[in-house]
Amino acid sequence: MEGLLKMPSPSGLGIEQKIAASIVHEEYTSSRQEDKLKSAKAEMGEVREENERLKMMLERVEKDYQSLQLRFFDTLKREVVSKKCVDDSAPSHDDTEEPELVSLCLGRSPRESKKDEKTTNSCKTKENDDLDASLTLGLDSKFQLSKELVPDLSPANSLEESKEGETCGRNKSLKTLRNGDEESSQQTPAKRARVSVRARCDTPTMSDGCQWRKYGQKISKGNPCPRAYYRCTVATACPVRKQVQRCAEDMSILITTYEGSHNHPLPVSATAMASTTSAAASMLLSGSSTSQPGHGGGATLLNGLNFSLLDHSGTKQIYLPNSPSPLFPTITLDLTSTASSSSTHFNRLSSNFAPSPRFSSTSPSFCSSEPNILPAVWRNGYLNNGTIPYDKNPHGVN
DNA sequence: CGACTTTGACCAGCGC
DNA sequence: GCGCTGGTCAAAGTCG
Ligand SMILES: [Zn+2]
Repeated sequence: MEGLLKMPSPSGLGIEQKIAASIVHEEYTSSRQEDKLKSAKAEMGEVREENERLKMMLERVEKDYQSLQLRFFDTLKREVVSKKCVDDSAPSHDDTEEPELVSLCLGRSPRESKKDEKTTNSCKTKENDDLDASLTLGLDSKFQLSKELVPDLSPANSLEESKEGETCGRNKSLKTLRNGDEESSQQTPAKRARVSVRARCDTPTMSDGCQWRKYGQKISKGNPCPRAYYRCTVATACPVRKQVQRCAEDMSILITTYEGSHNHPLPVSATAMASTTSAAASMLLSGSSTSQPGHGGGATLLNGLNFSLLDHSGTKQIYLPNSPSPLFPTITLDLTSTASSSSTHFNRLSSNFAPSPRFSSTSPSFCSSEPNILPAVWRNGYLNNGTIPYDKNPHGVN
């Protein structure tokens, strides 16, 4: 398993050198403009410096990644062991029939991390962008890892194959589809794992880099906001679906639930979300989810995020009403407590809802040691604009 | 014109 | 069996 993990090669950083070289080459052809040559050389020097910085940064990220990776697998092992112990000793917890729910809190403390960013990162905005790029590389490679970790996360291919025969008539295709679903949920319930992402977002959906087509909308019980159903349209046979719904308690929070894994190459912008969600799902499926009642499990670092494993008995009050399908194991990524503007919300949540270590500001090691390691899309807990151009009242159907 | 959204209808699962 | 609910389909409408 560990053998599959790879870090991006730093070779990508050579592009800037090439660009700089080509700039210099062009300048040589117009030999009259010596000052241009000088400026180009200066520029090249800057680029080299930046390149060096980026390399160092990448090395640091690589080291971080490796240590996090070790901690991740260590935690996985411990979780599996502890789960076995708990299953043996106390199998009759009253929440045993609830879905496995793991809360993944994205750990960036509001203000402090911003300060850290400024002090530890003397980078300008341009350099931050560059950092984003290098991070994306890393996430990209991690996505591949995640896919290998969870080769069959999705209800996937059988389901989609059956769907291809839709010309046979709706009932038939529906039947085969549902049968496939049933099989996958009964034989390998792991395939039905879902990853739920809670994030502050003003827009109807959040942009995760993928292309989605809306195929349905429902008013769900206990939430005045309609739940929208999307399916990935990057590839025609991609089994990935997502459900988007606003939190009933706080309309500014968007809950996006992903199901399945992409069976096609993803755009770079989509790899962050895909890798993290599938890694989170793999964490859930690998048995690292908690079943220890009363207190949370350990904290796990994944993709540079702190994923805290918590007992679902403390979280179900919050999540179950919004949980799209309580039948399947669901993992929740909470990105709501990261923005500076959300610190008040952070407190409100922890006071309004059932007390849970997930929202406790004293939770240990909830902060990433490298703030910039977060996927760019998730910066500040706010998610970018989605694909939906309309602004409709939430008048659902049915 | 193709891709996408809207929305009423349909289906399965579940509780009573 | 019936009603409720979540999930999905697909025809019609919309948009670029
Ligand atoms: Zn896809």
